[in-house]
Amino acid sequence: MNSESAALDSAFMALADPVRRSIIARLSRGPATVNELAEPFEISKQAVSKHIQVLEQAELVTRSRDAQRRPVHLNPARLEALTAWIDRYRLVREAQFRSLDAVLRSNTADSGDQSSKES
Amino acid sequence: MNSESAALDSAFMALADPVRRSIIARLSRGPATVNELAEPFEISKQAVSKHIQVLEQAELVTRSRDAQRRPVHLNPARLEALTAWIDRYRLVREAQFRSLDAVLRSNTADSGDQSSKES
DNA sequence: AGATTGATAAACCAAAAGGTTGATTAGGAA
DNA sequence: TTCCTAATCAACCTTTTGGTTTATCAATCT
Repeated sequence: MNSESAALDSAFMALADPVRRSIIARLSRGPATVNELAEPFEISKQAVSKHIQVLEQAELVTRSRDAQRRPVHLNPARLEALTAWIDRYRLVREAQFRSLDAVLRSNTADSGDQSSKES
Repeated sequence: MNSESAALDSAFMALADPVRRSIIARLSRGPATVNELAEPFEISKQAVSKHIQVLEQAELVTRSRDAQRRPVHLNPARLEALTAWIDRYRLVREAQFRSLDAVLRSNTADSGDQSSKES
């Protein structure tokens, strides 16, 4: 129960960084080594290594061994856990849309305010 | 291009906290005031107010006004943006699974590298 | 007006995140 | 052995996060 919360903590946190999301994007095209992953970025190789450790601790990636290299692989299962969390609220959101629709059809707005924003 | 990255930064970061995820869960059942949202937690009302500001800056929630109260509402659109990002890799992952299947059937120990794509 | 309620602002603090540089491990090749 | 390459570890620094407490704003009600 609470361990799932910690797993979501680390997974969402891991994705809250453009470098790490970019690493995920790269890995979706196949495994890569730390040096390969570090190449597009201006930060040091050590910094990228830390980012990979963050992703690994969140279990979004796994690692294997090939001589001195430690190739990084995407772990698809964890991404599913995130969509699963978000999907919990998808049905509820659709219900809210239906409620809003009902309100808009049956009633006029009360006070002047910025009721809805679109983006 | 980069503004979407910043939007994903703030949205993923906002969800990387159990209190804020719990607030999202609560709001999926309808709008609530800060006092109502703060009630289940042991932290101060000010701390919850800060959490809501984080969610608001990530545009995961919006606020309206009702006398002294400022009810918080869920903003479904932003959650969709997160699933959209994750879904980018769902198809790729399925392709990887198919590649793996092909490798297992042909039993050739070689890396199935894909052509390059950008995101 | 004054009091009350809901929510925020400001100042501050400890811990964590993200980065650096320098040293070190581990495996393979000369 | 010695050297080279891939990657990590360790120490350190700066900025951000998440929390507190005190004080303040804003709307409503006597």
